Amino acid sequence: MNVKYDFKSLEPKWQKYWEEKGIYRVTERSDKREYYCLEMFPYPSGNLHMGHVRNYSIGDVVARFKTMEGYNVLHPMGWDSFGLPAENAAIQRGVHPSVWTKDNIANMKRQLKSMGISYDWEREATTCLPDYYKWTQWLFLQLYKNGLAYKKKAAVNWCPSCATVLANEQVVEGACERCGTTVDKKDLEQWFFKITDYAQRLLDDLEKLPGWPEKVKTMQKNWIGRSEGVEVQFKAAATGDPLPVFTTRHDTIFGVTYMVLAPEHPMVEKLTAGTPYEAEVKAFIRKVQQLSNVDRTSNELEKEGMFIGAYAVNPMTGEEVPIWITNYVIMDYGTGAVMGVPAHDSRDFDFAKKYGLPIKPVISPPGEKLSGETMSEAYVESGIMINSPGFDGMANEEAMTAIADYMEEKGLGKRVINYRLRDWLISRQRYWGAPIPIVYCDKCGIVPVPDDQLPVILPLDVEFKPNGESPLKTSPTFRETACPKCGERAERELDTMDTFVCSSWYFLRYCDPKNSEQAFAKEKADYWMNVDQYIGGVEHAILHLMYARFFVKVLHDLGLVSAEEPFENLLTQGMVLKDGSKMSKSKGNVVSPEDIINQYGADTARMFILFAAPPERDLEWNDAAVEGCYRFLNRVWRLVVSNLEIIKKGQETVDTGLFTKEEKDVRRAVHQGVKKVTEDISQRFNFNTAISAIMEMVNAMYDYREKTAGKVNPSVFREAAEKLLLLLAPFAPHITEELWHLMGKEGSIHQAAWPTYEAEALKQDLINIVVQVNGKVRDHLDVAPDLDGEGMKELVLASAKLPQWTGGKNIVKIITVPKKLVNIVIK
RNA sequence: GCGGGAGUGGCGGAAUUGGCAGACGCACCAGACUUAGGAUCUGGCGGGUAACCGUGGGGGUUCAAGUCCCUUCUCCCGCACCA
Repeated sequence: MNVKYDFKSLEPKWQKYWEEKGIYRVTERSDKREYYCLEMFPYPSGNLHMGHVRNYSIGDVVARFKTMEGYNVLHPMGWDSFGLPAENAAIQRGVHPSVWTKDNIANMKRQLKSMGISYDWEREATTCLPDYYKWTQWLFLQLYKNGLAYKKKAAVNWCPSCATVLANEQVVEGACERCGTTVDKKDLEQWFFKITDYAQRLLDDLEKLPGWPEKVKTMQKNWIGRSEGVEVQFKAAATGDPLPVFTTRHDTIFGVTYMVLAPEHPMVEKLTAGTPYEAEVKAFIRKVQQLSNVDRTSNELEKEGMFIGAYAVNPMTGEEVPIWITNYVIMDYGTGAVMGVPAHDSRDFDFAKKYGLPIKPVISPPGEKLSGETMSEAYVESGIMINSPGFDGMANEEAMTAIADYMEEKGLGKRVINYRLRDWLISRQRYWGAPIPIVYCDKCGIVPVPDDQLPVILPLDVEFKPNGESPLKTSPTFRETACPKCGERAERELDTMDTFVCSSWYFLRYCDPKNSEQAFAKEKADYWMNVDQYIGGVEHAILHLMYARFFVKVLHDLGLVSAEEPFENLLTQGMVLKDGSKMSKSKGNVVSPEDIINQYGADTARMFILFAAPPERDLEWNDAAVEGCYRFLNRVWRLVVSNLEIIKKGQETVDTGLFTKEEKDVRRAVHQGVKKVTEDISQRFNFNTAISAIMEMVNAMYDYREKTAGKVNPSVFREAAEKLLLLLAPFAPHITEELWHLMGKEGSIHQAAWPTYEAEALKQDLINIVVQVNGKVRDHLDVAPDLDGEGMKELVLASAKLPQWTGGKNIVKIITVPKKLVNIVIK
């Protein structure tokens, strides 16, 4: 028999078979343990790229492996299908976003299917379809009704190119995360989700996620940015107006020599109105505000400021200090006011030096004396309190508590916790998103759309013009509506939701995707959640992963789901590189998955991408190595196909009685392989070493065939071939299915049980140990596997080779490690 | 500046608990089969003639170090006036 490995015909054949038999469809069932394997759903840009191939190949191995292990595995896929690119396509090519998106989904779905991934397509979720966004809107209303969604006017990040606002998280180094355009500030009425209410829980519960990479948890911790301090009640000297400052270094309160306000601070205007400083202060504020956000937050920026002619009273000392405004204090953190302690803060030090403000040390390094005149940098370490009446001589850490206690007692300040995390701005002035289900009525004000009027359908009769205006404003049918409360003429909210809202709950919809009565049934969500394994790019470490955590906590609090965290284990995959850098059109180094699948087949593509590097690490694309994986699959093919008759002759069970040495060797390799592959997949997700173990198995089988001149033991060979195909099945699902059936097996290999190994088959008659002299390898010995240390020592001392090893020198001692080595220490 | 990760053959990578460094694959070299080979098979493949030397550099602990400790360099990623 000499059939060629024809992936071109057999891959589609089995894909069709799987689909027809529905072998990847799952339902809740009590007789099996559940496992939820999830890969981040893609934005339907039109074509799969290698990053997707990697993501979904990893997920498919996990899903198939867990299925074979006997779990009831949920493995769904869907589309994060709202977003700006669809609108840009509409402007550039005159295609409606809905058409463009639908076509892209169709194409990418076809590509995904050609990869042979084990998705339950019956559970497909598409965020831009009304049956999905109806529930996104419903969830918005749940937040609204519980005080977690609110509207406020705020200085928000505005991307002039995308013509929309952005969440803080979407601004990277002062530029739009998507298009790189410098972001402006704009005062707008916008919708926010109160994620800050959950700041502490989002922080605390990171502890409950041991299955997440430290790196991601650290990034979230930093983003939440908890800091403990004291809000100290300074007052304006002239008017008595309160000027609270937030500080984490209240131990330095006696070292305050000035106060700084953010230029936007509301007190600035009040304190300067009608004074000789007014005009100059206004000019300064204008200058600062003209700076783009990038410049304003840049480290390079020279600290600049000016005295505003007013003074503040330090509540601890009664002392009056000058009030300045500066470009290095920002309004939206703390109170927008900072106490200046140049002796112990490097920023304040620079500022004081530049403007000749006094420097007063209040913490002294042990055994040293600081003087404001001679200091060349701020002293930020710990030390002993000085110049701080009532607290002198204390360690500054001790004074932290003492001063905070004192201030609380005297009503001069109170302990507060500040977070860097801001509320999540979810309004987008764009068309292609889920409409915010709110109506504005002149009489009734802000009115939520009642549940029975959901979904608020995104209208199709809109115009796309390259002027940045939201096309939704042009819909003749959308804007005007009747107030749900009073029935009078009212207007709909024209903003749509940030797409991150849609992706914050899609994993719940997968649990119950066709439900038309609810977003999802609680029992179903509770059956599947949490996601046991979540896989995706590290670029979502903050945005998506934090929003999804927030959503699940809110839904938990509303009693809609039991889970408190969405993702039990998180795997962040590395990037796919070509010639050392990320694949991109502009660099012209893109390798198309479709081309690779056409040339080598999906199995080869999957094998390569899993073999070339461990999943978390970046992966360098290498055409020659792809060829190598293709050769390997051909080798597997020939090994099975050319021995089909023998394999079929073999018995279901092997007679473990009397094996030849060759039979023992090949069985050991096979069972060893089962052990290694099982461990590599389940304990470490090291698919690269799992595949190399399978390669070693194949090499051992070829070796066996050669050593026996083709006269192999049919039962042994059959056992080996079966285990080989079962181990390979999660990686290369098509070729293994074909060979499985050629071997005469009934049913899909993907519904077969994961292979087991026999401890007995792993045993060796003799094992090879190393003889070292002073740690250097000198010889090898074959010994019985159960030889203990004492026995090894005797063996070495009795050996005729001993003088050769030691060169006649004195033996100081002999170290033995059973099954491993003997080390003779000589002098 | 702060936080995290990584440096191993020509290349991707292995070494899981301190125990033979370089598994597996790619590339390369030689041979076999062949009209032919970009197919397949066999063998070789860190450096050095060798003793030996080799996991970014230097030091240390240990019978034994890629692995532990100290120190230093380089690269990548994230955060960055957060008071």
